[in-house]
Amino acid sequence: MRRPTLEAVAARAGVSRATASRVVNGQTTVAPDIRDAVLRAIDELGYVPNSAARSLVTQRTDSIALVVSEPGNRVFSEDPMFSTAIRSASVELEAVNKQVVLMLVSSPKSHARVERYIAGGHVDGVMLLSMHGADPLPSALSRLRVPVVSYGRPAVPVDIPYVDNDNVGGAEAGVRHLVESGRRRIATIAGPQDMIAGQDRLAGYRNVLRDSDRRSIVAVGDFTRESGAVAMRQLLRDDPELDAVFVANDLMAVGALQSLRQAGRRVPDDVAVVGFDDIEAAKYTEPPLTTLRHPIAEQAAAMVRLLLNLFEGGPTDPVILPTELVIRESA
Amino acid sequence: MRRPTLEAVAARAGVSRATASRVVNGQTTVAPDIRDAVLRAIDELGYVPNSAARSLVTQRTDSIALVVSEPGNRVFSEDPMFSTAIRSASVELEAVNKQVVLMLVSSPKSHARVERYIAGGHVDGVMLLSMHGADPLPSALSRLRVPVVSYGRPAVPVDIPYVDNDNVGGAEAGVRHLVESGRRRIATIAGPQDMIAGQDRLAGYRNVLRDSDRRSIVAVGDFTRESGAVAMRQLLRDDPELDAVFVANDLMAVGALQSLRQAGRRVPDDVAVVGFDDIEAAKYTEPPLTTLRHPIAEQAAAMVRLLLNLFEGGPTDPVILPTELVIRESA
DNA sequence: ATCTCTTGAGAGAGCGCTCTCTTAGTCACC
DNA sequence: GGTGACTAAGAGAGCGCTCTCTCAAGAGAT
Repeated sequence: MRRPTLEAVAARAGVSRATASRVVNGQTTVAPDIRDAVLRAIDELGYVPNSAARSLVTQRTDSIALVVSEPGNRVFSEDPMFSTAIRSASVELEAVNKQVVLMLVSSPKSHARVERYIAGGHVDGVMLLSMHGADPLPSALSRLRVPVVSYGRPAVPVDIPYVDNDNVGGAEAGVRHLVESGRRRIATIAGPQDMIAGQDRLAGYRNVLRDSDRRSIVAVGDFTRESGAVAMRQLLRDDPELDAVFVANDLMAVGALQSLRQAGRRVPDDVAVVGFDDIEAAKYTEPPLTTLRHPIAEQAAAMVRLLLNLFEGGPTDPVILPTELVIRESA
Repeated sequence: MRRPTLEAVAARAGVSRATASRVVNGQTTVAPDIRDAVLRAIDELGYVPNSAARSLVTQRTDSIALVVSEPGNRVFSEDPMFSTAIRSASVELEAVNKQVVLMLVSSPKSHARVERYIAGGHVDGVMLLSMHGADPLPSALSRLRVPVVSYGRPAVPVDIPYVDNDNVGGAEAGVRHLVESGRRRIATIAGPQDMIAGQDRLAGYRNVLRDSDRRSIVAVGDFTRESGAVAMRQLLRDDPELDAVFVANDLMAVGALQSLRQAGRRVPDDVAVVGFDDIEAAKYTEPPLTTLRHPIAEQAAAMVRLLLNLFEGGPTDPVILPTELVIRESA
């Protein structure tokens, strides 16, 4: 007992397969009564078009790959940024009747797998999420002549449309806030320097310090809570007198707050802390975190729009979304 | 300039399409020299099999749908449980060369979409994640005669293999820990009662209280941080004398800790708090959270195995994984 | 030397659909 | 009434692949 085919529908409705196909695809050149007969047959048989057959001839799959180059170290599971972006992209694509195929890339082996999969024509386009600098995927995919867009500016200069937030401007605003509130020794916990977000946020920090004759005090983390805690301890050793720290993401800021607490420093009295991302958890830290909000869902939605533009020939210029300083209690 | 077909490979290697196909699919009945010639042709042309054509004839897609019935209210983005399960399932499936198609269900409209998609033969099987009691999907899918497994026991009695953790036993262990440490007035913040995890964890709480002549004090949340904060405030109003609270998940526990702090209660001195899930953030709360760990990744892996068994005729009995009490500082 | 058996390779049908081409039919207009 | 324009429906090719069936060639048995 297999699934009914278009042939069966046509037979039941007493028309040709071509006409049945026209009805299924919503063409208007079918007489109303015939149309109704076909629809009735579809309903009675519970017909659903076979997608493989359809894409074989149309050369489209209506599926989009969402490739997440995850940094491996549990960031994917912990950083709500990923799920928020995935969710938003998924909802946006759903609205235009496209399906999301999620691919997580971790090992070089899965790299090859992703490439093969995409080369195999499973998907009409690719959305790339958060790759590291050395990620070979952007160039590999653009070589395959598959439509590709990126969430975040690609690290290598490759001609892929992308959406990013204003990392530099956001970091500048955060550090400026610390300067303006009279902090003298402002350290930073930077993100991984093989990621654009890590680089740009550090650049923003440096820009402001340079203009305000303070010296920079830098520790580097990898965007995980744990690395934030470690980096904070190191900063306190390097400069026990520091009175502020700009942390490149909220997850690391949570770790930093814990280290500060353990070191007996009060926040914000002794040390002011500014994070980046404004994840939900930032409202629930002790004290609640001052941080930079950027619209993750909008960014994902803009990325989807970019991809659709790529299909339909619309504008594909890079999109940069603004950040906003959210002042809570930590600074 | 389209992608090379098997025909092209065969022509270049000077063999028939059938032989080329045999090589591509790793059949052994091909002479070594011919085999090499075909492989060379594949390499030179950059041939990748067209998946639509292949599944049209094989009736397989090697894709599995991961359907997440999300509760809508941002839980998906915030609760690391989802990402952890998704990630684990994805890795496990990758190992057996299957692809994950992620489908988020929120509106009733997307319900229909998911059903159509699955009925359309896009996937070979379905994994269901976290559905509410009223979720019509389990029965709808099992009616489609598509292999389905569930992450978490389905709320309706439907014959679907599933993997769950021992919610009742875990809750009992958590509450027993509070009883044994001498707490007298033990409240609970329960999860949504249309979810099995919510029901079972509340049942575990009640089981232990019943056996220890304490009365139960219940507030209900929806597994979000915010709802945990609200529920905690309500509990403090209902019974200002309470000295412990068992919270049905860590996210709500984080909210509860904040409310306790705002109400001037010390944890664990005045009020002991036990959570459930042992998410990464539980280590970083103030104070660190005592909670019940259950192996989310293993649960997802077990679900994948169950699905593969469904394909290959292996055992498909429900799997229940144990929980473990992790004692930190909050209780 | 003939026959059977095995092995390796080709021929070709067909998976379910779309879409172009063709044809039949209707209507309008001179 | 004949011609042309247009509409609605059918015929059939073909998307790229797998897989059964068939066949040729060589090995081994009689």
